[in-house]
Amino acid sequence: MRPQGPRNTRQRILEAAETAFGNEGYSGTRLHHIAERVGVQKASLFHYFTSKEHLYCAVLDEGAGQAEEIVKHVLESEGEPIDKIRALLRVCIDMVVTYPERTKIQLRQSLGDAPPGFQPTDASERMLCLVADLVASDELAKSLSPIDPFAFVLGLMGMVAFFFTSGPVVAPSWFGQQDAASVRDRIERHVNEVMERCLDGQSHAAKSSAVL
Amino acid sequence: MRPQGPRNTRQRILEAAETAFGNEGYSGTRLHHIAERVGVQKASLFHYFTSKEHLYCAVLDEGAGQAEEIVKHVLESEGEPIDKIRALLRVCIDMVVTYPERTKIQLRQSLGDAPPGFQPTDASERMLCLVADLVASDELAKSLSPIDPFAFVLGLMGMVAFFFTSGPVVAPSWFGQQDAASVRDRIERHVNEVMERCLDGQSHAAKSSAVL
DNA sequence: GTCTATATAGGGATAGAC
DNA sequence: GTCTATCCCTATATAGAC
Repeated sequence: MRPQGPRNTRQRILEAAETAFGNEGYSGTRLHHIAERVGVQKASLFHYFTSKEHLYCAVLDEGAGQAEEIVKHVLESEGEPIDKIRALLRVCIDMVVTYPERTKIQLRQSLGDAPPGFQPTDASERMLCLVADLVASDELAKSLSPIDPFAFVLGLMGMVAFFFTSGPVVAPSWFGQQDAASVRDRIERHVNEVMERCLDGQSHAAKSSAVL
Repeated sequence: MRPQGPRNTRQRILEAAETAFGNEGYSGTRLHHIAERVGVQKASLFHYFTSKEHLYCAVLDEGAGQAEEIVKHVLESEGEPIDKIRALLRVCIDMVVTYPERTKIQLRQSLGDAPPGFQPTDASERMLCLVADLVASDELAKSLSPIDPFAFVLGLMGMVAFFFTSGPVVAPSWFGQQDAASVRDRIERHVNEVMERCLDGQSHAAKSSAVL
């Protein structure tokens, strides 16, 4: 999935930066480390990017572009809405598993981790809306009953991101001594099950309101 | 809910630090800012805490202690398991809403944001296990069918944390021009509904496996 | 396009007066 | 217990040779 073959220095810097920003955060990332990993001197980075902030933004753009492409591809494909939803969950998990650091960057950013003068785009929100619109389409809306389509999408996405990035740290024993493939499989099955139960569950408003 | 009344300097430093570490991350936090917010000089912080790392750990301990207390209180109360689960979800949301920065710190930490030599405790995992054990109790296990109790708890927790901390940044328009109370209400209803549908949904293994 | 060397700033931490 | 002043290190960024 990840692009292979010989990459130019710029590309290798971008990849090293993605790893660093994801694992260390924006402030925690040292350009020195990025240069080290690429195998060049720190000063060389400034030949490709004018500043740390510029590098950060370039990493972000790269990721956002790919994500948008993939989601649109699914949305524009042939098929029933319900199948598209299932496919979207799958590609979402694919993205998170293939680019864990990228996911971490996005999570960090949503916690406020970004360069001082950084302006977040509404690209991710527009994508969320597209998916939410699909969920709200006639057929699905019936089975969803009173669940807010947008909250449904946002919540599942958050759950997926949390499982793969935070999960291993919060609950190492559960993820434990297993290979990445079977961990992914377990999580994927679980999230799928949650989604399906949400999708064709009847309203439990009676129970829910009894709780309040 | 938040302790009121006159607080000593130490306490005010801890609170300011919690805010800073949550919003800026460990590396992004400047001791200068914390001192500023408290209204003392930077050097004064070192009278109470020997280092930035020490301060960070103190903030963490404070939060972990309170959380453990609250969860244990619910677990040891009288009542049906199902009602305890509902109560736990409620207190979890309470915690996140009351101490958003504390939640952010925990999320950040699970992404790898911590002092260089920091050793995470397994306190949160032990708590998760206690709750998962409750979910796995005879009565509940039946209705849960093939859902992994631990994944169930972990996933819901992640969803709640994500909704309140990342949600407003990722999807500002959805949280939009509403007061905090109604936003909380919407999210709480949604997560409750998801939980209920998971709890009494039948297995959809047939459907799920068709997806794979 | 990559290097060495250096400028500049900012932040954590300490010393010591009050 | 709080302050002022300062040390020391590290990190971003620049200059200029090759």
